[in-house]
Amino acid sequence: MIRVLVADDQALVRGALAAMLGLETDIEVVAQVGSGDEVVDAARLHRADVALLDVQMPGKDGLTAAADLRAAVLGCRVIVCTTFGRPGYLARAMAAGASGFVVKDAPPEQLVDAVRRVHAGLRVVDPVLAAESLASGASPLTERERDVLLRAQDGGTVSDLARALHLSDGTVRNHLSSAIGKTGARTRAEAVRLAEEHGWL
Amino acid sequence: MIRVLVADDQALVRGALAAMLGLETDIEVVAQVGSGDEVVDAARLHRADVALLDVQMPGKDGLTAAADLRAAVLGCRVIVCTTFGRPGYLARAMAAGASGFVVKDAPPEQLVDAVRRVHAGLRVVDPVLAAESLASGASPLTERERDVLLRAQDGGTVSDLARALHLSDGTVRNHLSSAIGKTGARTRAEAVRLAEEHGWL
DNA sequence: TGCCGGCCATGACACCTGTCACGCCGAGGT
DNA sequence: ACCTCGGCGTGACAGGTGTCATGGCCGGCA
Repeated sequence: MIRVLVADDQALVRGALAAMLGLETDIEVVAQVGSGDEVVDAARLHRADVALLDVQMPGKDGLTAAADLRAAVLGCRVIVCTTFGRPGYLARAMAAGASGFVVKDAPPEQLVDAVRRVHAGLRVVDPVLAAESLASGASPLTERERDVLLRAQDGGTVSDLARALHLSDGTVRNHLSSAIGKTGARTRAEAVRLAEEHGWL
Repeated sequence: MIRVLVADDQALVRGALAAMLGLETDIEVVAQVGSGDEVVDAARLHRADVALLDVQMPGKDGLTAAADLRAAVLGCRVIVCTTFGRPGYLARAMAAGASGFVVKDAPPEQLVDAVRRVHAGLRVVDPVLAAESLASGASPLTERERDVLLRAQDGGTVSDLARALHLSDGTVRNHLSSAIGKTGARTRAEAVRLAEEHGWL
């Protein structure tokens, strides 16, 4: 029996995924959690073989939870399962030590298949996404540019961002300008959108 | 047996939901579709009693699909199931003739419960969300203001929006200004965000 | 009929933004 | 020691943006 941990913030899909996996004769869902902070404890407590982690979760991020899990619980493999096939997500998931990456658009059989393969020690990655990830490349943004874009997401003015980040207005505008240039955007809002789509935030 | 149709664009959660509902002895999933355009045909073909519709789907919107379904297939009740508990979604879903509204944060039992209740002719609505919906009220935006905000989502300049909507630059700015005022925002981007969160787009 | 509200447009004004040039500092690499 | 790169800051400038007043057009409503 493959012991699986399911982590997803939406209770409904979490339960549904668990129900679907539970239908397989060789798979047993031993734990379900709704936040990234509970992942490590639950995995250790229930001795999970495979952890299925969503990216967007309250508390700890799914990607950082993956890294923590790899460090804390040896022998527990990780599949990152996300709504958005952002190239950057894949890269960060692999860097965090994940063994698999599944998009929620994928057919259901692909997930159970991924669970089995990952449990067998293989890596499972959507080839289309892998190509995109390589094409898109790593994030060109510096840490500060990323911070500024993150803050800019909710639509405040430059002064708002400057106050929030304890920076000068001019500095913020410089970072924004450089981020706009690097993303190939023509507006701050467009830069935010593009960076988000690439998974650079 | 309650004959259920499941419509969701993400194949994985669609399959998972179907698997979960299929576990119930009195529920049978007779059809699964991944776009709003297939809903009406599938519901008629498989004589569904209850249709479970996601809001965001390719092709036809889940909410408009609900309206079409009510008009085309008598006796088929609708549950709208969405990731985001936007007040405006609830209002539009009810206006479209939906009998139930379930958020994906809700516990799994709530969904199967909703299916049974709706099939029995009852209405199922999250009370918290209903209160929010009443508090937030209907959209204060005019049709044009909504259009402009919709186009403004991808972060173009005023001139871009003007060209796309075949309007004058000044007119676009007027609509934006008025939308900013009505949403209580201080920036175009903030107005977009707020309107989105209220479900006014 | 008159009135009101939405839609479109113009023009003007103050302010915000995006860009550029320039400088200072500290960390890391050769 | 030198150079490079990222972070931080200033100042200035052109162009974009948000606001307001004003006006015309149309459809609905008392």
